[in-house]
Amino acid sequence: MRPASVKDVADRAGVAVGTVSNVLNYPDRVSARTQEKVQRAIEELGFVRNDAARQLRAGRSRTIGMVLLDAANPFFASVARGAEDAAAVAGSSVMFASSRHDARREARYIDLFEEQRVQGLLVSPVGSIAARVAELKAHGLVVVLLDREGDPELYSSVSVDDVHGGYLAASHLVETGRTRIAFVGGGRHLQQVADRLRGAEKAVAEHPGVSLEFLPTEELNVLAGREVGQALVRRSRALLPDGVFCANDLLATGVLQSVLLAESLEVPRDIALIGYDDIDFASSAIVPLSSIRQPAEEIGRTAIRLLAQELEDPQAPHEHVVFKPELVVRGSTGAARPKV
Amino acid sequence: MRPASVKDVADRAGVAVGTVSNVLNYPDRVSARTQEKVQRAIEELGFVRNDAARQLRAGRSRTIGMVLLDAANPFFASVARGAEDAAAVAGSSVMFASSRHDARREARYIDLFEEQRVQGLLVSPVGSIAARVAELKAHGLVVVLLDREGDPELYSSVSVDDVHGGYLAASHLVETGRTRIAFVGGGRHLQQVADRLRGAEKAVAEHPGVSLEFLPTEELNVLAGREVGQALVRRSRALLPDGVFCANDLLATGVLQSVLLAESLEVPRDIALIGYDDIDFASSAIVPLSSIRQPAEEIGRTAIRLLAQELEDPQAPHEHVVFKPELVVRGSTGAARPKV
DNA sequence: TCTGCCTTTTGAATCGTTTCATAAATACGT
DNA sequence: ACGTATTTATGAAACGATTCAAAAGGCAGA
Repeated sequence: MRPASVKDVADRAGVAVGTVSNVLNYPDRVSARTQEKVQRAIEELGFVRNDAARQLRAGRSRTIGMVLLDAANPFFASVARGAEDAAAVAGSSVMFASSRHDARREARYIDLFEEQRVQGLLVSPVGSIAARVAELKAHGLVVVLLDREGDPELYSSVSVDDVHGGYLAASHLVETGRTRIAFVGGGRHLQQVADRLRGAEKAVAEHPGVSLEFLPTEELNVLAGREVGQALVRRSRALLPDGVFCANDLLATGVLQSVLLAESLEVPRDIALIGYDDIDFASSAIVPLSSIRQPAEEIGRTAIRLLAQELEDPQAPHEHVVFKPELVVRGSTGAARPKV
Repeated sequence: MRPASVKDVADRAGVAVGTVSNVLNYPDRVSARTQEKVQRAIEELGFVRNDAARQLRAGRSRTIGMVLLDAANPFFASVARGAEDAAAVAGSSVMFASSRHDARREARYIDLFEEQRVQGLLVSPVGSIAARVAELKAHGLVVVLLDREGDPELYSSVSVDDVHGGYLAASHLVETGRTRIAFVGGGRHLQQVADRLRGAEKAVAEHPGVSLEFLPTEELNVLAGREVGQALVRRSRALLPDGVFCANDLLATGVLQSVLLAESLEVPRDIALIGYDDIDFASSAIVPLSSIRQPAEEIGRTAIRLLAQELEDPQAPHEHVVFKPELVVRGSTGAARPKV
């Protein structure tokens, strides 16, 4: 028993299919009496519009696709929420997918979204955006880059100044007296990681006598942080960094867990620790985590705004919004009392 | 300039549309030479299949819809990940939406998914499922309930024994010497909350002299927990509970933040605290959080399995998987050393 | 009653893909 | 070389909603 179609509704109500469609889309073109007949038929048959058919006819879907780097990271969850809210106001809905920092997964989802003929796409790209995203442009899809600036001629973008954020974090460590800094993050090929590291390098370069070490990780989650932490605590005291800057709060959380398990070490006494993103849990970590705050929800909202703008007027020049990150100092870098 | 269609590809390659379709779907029915011609045309035109048209023809989409209670809760993020992985193995993809405990939002997304003619739907329902979800069944949609048992004749379901979980949590508080227990959770109309509370009531009933107080919250997030915590610390010592059981770890995190800010109170000395879900951050809270662990990813995987089963054989009886939750003891209820 | 104008209704055509019965081309055995 | 299998290729029909030109219906004024 296949679902009811407009044809079925029309037959039941004793009207033409066009009339049913009008009831659905332009009620004021239809007399009250007819509307009522049609509505009754719809309810009796449990009719539900077939979105595929609508889309086929319309040429485009009414949804917006969003490819996130990691849905399990509360930072991205916040970005997504901001986008969803903004889109809801504008009457579109957003569908999400998580690439988990995997270029192949990203490509799969982008393909999927393109096949669905989404209105537009918000992407925080994994690696080099050149290949796939450029192709999207060629196909006429509107793309807004999240957390990354691409070719300013091609895409609008919403990003945060990661170099500055890295600079803030490392400067803070140095200013609180740390001289052997370690940067923990997953691979230089990740733009965010590379930028934050670059900022840290800049800060360190301004202070002679301060060293910076790069500790790459496979992933950017709590577990990876825990592993780095375990490696750290096994080091001799002479080789131990006294300040650790993690590319995000998940890593920092993991590092913190490991370091605290080593009974001889204390945070921030022996190691100062700072993360990135300022997720909700940072303030309630065993030792409240200093971090770099980014306006997550606003990033999402802004991305939707730029997308809408570009859909409205495809000729308009691309806009590039860059937010400034902000240092949040808590106990893990030596503040006297936990600041919630 | 509209996107290229199979017709365009066929013209360019000098073959019939049916042949292009065969190249795409049944390559072994097409000679190597023809395949090559068609492939070249596809690349030259940048042809991308129109999913709406495919779906219209097929009658059903190839995706599975999933409506979560709260995408910002790491527990649900894990469930989603489990489902996504399992679906990927089976060759389908999953689209997510977050109802945020709002019945209207839930209804909107369910409608959206039904219009998209998804293969099936995984729903962790907000309130009474009777109305909307029953309608879906009437329309022939396969629905698997997450984290909730509905009418066993109508739906398969994957759930966790929340009553038992609540019982475990409250029993643990009582066994570690607490006598004035408070339960923090958002509204009895939320099934999960109600069940966990019921379990707690059962545990308390077994121990004369132990009291249980219900502290409802508006939401189930960190902020709501913080507010409850602030209200608690303003109480006179006599009215202060000595054991607090929160309906999830987000609430517990918030309560913890507030209590620790009140300099006179300590966890677990003055107040023991236990949460629910055992999210990644529980172990790295200021005071590591005791919690009730649920097999999140496995819940997601199992839901997909049940859905696939039911799609395969719609006549088969509905299956109901109930996982047992597990107590995880850490510092917030008095363990000697933080257990990570 | 007829005319002109406005509102309401009609139904064929369209979107892009897949399917399938049929036709064409090719291979094989004698 | 001929008929029979087998492999390839064809293109009209179908999916379900929307659109739009045209028809029908309603109403006021002459």
